[in-house]
Amino acid sequence: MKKSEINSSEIARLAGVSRSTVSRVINNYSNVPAETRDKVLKVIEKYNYFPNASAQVLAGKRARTIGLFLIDQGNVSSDILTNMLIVSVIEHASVLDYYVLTHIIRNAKDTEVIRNVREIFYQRRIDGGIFIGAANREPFIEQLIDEGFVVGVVDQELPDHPEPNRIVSNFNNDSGMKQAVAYLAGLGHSRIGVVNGDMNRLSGQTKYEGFKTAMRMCGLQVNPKWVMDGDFHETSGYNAIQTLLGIESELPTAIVAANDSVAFGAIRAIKEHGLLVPDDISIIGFDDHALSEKHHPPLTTIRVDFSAMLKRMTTYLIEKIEQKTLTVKEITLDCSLVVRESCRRI
Amino acid sequence: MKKSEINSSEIARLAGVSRSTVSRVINNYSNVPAETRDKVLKVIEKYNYFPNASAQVLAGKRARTIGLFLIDQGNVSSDILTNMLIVSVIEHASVLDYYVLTHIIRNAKDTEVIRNVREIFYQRRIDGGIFIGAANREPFIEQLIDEGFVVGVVDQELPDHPEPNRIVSNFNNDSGMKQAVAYLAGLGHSRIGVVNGDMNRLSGQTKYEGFKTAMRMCGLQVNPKWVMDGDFHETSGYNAIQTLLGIESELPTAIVAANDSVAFGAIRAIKEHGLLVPDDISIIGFDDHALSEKHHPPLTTIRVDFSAMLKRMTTYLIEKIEQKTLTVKEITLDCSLVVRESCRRI
DNA sequence: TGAATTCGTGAACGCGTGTTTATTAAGAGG
DNA sequence: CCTCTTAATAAACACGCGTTCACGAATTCA
Repeated sequence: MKKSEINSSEIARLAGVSRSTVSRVINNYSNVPAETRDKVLKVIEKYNYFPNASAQVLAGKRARTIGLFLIDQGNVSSDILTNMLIVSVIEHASVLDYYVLTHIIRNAKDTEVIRNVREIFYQRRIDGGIFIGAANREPFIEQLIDEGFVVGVVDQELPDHPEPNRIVSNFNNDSGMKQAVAYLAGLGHSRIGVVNGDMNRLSGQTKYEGFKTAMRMCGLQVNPKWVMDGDFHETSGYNAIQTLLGIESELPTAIVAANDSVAFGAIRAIKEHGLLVPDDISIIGFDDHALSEKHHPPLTTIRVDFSAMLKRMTTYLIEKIEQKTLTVKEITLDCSLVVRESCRRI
Repeated sequence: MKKSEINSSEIARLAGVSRSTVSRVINNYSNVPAETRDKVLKVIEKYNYFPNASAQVLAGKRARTIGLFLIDQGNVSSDILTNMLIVSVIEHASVLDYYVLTHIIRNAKDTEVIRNVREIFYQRRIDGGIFIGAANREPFIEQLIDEGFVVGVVDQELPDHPEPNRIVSNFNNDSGMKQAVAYLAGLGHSRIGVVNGDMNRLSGQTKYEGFKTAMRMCGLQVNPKWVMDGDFHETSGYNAIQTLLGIESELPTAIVAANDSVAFGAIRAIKEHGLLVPDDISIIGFDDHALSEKHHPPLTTIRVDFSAMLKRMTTYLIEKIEQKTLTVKEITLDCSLVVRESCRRI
């Protein structure tokens, strides 16, 4: 029932060399002759020896572990997108022989959160961290960066004086919104509403800004009554449209949703009011959520490649940890229109 | 740019005590008077000191980390269900103050896989591991258990002489299949086909066995022509039905799919042949996949609570690691019928 | 008051490995 | 044949912390 307790001293003894030599073999030192190396490797192989990671880290080696922090706003366990991101990070870290320690940060008080996160950085000696779902310019992330940790953040803006150990990645929401509005305008829509995302998040802000710019570029007016609050969750889309349909007599012919979840909620509300999508109201989403294709009606949306983003983020982060990439990095990915069946010509 | 390098000796010096006392404070020894404890804690707080986990583990403490191993059969990154499981494990481990090191095992040669996994266990990065998606009685998992590691496995059978450090969890697929077949029989179906899952997996086997038993109990014949191979992936469901519709003149009126993904594939094939679900053929799935409710038509299925399963698995695993639960554990969860719109009365 | 016990704490050792320094053996050059 | 250099490897130290052991002080008991 006991795990094998073999260590490098034992290997050294069995191979008839000193422990230093074993260490040199393991760490590929050049000054150990092939014969000795083979002899040691044979013993290592035979006894299934693996160096103790804790001892290696303690002795100064890198932990080869990054932290993945998901800021939970009550949707982590249910949000498919978030889950995809985890796998993406793990997969690409694994390619570079790094481990991923995933952590979910719940709605805790700020001091609590930062203590928690810093504990992980300091205590577990992770080499860097990726944060997903944080509010823009989240103070505790700024603080970590100030303390010298290598950090990657999705959906944040790069500050004026960027520290060299920060990577920021975003989608070109501006372009995405332009594609969405231009598509709707092309279908003949001029009465276009919007359900916003969480305005504490950078993407919430840029999407709304992009929407307004796009409307202007298409020569359309933004009707303030059709600008609705949301928070990226399904329920907020549902509530926004419920309110709209309950109060307003003048309705938009098309609605842009800050993401697909919000669009699903909006469609649910529309259906409940006995209206049809796209017959009565057209809806366009954002993200190309895994559900969107199977959804009824299949959702027209702006596709965004989270997997590609996280791949690049993970790769750059690890390169930064290993000091290969010293320049400041900012990742921006494009979006593309995916036409399905939730918008119709008017 | 340097991270704070404070250690317990420094804390001891600053607090005017010995390092042993600092350690005793941190580990809540009872024999340190409140006054001394407060003095030390104050310094710890002031300097944001966190004990180095590597040193702690090396000195004999538990790593408080479990491994989560996902056996990838080409679908990990796309399969929503798998992703949900990750979050479930992380969340419940976190409640018990454990970290999760997630690892994806790709279709590698056996020797490669086992080396990889054993490396993680032996390097003492983790105290135990959970395996998801493995073939039944996977040899390398058996070997790990033999070597004394604490292991939890989803979708496996408990061997005759169960080692005390293994936990196995399954759904009552037998009961699930009975509910599915009985429901279809109740709607008047007697010509019922089945698309199987991966027969290397325990659930593939038990579902098919359950199907046959259920048919017998309902007094129905199993037509071998309507027993189709699958592997739990969407494509296999699509291919199975393509073949069926292409070759057979005599068709079933209802089909039981080994899981919802297979059902989606089956429905796609049926639609492509110009037939309708449930008008021409009824389909019932298994799992209650996140997509199923939004799917068109909304999928009638057997619901299974993976999140609850992984919660129990994670909790028991950690209890076993901490020697609180010494008896052999076997977890079995029930399934329930969810009626939507993919089956009709005949 | 002296002996026995308890309490508090510092010194010392061990955990397993990486790396620096010292030592020995072998080889080269004169 | 002797000295100088180089190659190979062993010995020693450091990493930060948990824990045992021992010792002195404070307390209790007789």
